[in-house]
Amino acid sequence: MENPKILASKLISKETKLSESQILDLIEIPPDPKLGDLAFPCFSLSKDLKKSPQDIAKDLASKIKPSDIISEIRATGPYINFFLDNTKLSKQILSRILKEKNKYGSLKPNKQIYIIEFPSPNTNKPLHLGHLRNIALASSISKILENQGYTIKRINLNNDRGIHIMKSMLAYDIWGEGRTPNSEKIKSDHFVGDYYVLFSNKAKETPNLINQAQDLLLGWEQKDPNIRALWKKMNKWALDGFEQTYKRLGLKFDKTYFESDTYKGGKAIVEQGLNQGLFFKNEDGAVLADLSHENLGEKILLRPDGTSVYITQDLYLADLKYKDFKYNKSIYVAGSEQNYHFQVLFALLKALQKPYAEDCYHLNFELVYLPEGKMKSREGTVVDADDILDEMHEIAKMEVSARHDNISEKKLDQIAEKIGQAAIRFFLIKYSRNKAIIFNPKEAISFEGETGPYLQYALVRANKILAKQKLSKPDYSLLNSEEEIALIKKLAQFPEKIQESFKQYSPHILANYTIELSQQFNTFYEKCHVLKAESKDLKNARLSLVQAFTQTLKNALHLLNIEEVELM
RNA sequence: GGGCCUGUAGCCUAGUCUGGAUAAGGCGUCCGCCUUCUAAGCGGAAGAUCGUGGGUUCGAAUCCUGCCAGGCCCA
Repeated sequence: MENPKILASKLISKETKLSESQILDLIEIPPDPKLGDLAFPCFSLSKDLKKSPQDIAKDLASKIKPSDIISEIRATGPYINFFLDNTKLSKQILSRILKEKNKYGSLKPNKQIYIIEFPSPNTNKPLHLGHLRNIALASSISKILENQGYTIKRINLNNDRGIHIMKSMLAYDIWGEGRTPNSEKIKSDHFVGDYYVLFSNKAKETPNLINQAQDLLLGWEQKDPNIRALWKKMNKWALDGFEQTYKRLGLKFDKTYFESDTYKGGKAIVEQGLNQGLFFKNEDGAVLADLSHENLGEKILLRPDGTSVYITQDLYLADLKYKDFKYNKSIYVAGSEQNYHFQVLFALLKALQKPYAEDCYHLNFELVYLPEGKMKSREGTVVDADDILDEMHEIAKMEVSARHDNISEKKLDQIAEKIGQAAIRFFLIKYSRNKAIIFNPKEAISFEGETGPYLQYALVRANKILAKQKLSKPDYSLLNSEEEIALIKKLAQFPEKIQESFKQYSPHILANYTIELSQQFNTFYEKCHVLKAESKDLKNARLSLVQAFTQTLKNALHLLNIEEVELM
């Protein structure tokens, strides 16, 4: 059976001068399903034929004969509207979903390797809500890419050196008095972060502390054993803490890089570029790249004293990643504030004629703000990732236990964690990437309406219907109510919605679709009783529809990194 | 000074890439629905000069352009 849109294009093409592909681009979905399933607007033919679009629509609609899955063709004003044969459509879509199961919506493996780098934290403070947006986006994009056939390698870069690290080290050195995360019973990355905040507070009264931190950095670079030992100890605390959070989020990396290993690496690449005449040296001895042809001006790569700047190490790391993975594409997940940085980086890679230069992509997103403004770790005005996860967990736990008794504490915690994470993840994914999120803890996160738990709840209800029911061969022609047909048509959109999300690297398209799908199911659920359907055959047909819905919703939730729960 | 992003009902957003029929969803408000598969749900109502002026087009939330407001980056 043919794709209805292609079939409609063929039929129109026979009666007009337009090619099938031209028509395919013009065909749209009417705003109201009562108007039809597909529509062809006749405005563009109007000039050529010197007739009004209304007359053209009338004329064409009488000439074109319905066939196959297209059951009726009708002119409505300037549009030719196509109606589909619901029985054929239901059969086509539902049997496909039930056959393909968890493959429904996916494409076959294509042998391309994509690497995706995130969330690349600094090791002087715990992960915050901004990192969670980064992780939620990157995790979902990774799943979507895998769904589309790509092999994904997840990598992480720890920014574990630099002045910010020295600040928390210095504060601990002065005021730590041998305390440890264990002795204070604090999660180890939070313990480190507390000293970073302490440093900032003390430095307001004692500006000289900044100089001391600078000295510490010099000592670190000269590999002073005492400084290195402290650095190792505190970095381990930070990294151990991150690891716990990653584990909670089900996050595993194929490879982890450390800035302290790579930060000196770019110098040779720059010098080689200089020798090849790709870069130039100015009067004071600094090495620069001329990127004015890319509208990026001139960029310093090595200072007059020969020390490298921040972007130099990224050149080295790009090379290293290519050696490690021989990727087809390298995706950097980072905030839009770094747009310029990545533009420069990619332009430099191009100037260096790197084979992978065109395959680098900055997957950007706007930051998460608080109602008061930007989150600032050093001032303690942040929403810690662990804290918000705990908070969501507790709220979810209260909600579940209010509805169900006789659940073990263990089960309760398992379910609450899945619901809490669904809420926060969905919240961070549902907006388009270039929209800043103002996070108002009192209002922003809810378990009702367009939320993760709404999706989980729809699945719980559907699963309950299917429990202990046997499916036999359904008669799809019985599914002819408005609600049933609407749900089937929604199910049919799933593959193209994934592809759209993939094309734009934007899970929010899929997130919004999944809400619409669940809304349509809930409408069906209210109007069409399954287990008490008027006849055995109707019940059976509806069971197949519910089965197809749960399959599709599960597939969607997988791509959004939302876990299924057995009860809510 | 230059560049990028954002502006859609009281609030949060989708739709903008690829122009098309009465601008869609959620929160909140109001009215209804639990002796029927879980009410974290469903139905209905009210609520929009699509920031603003101009232009292109048969047709603009969508394309071009001037301006205004907010955010970010570079110098």
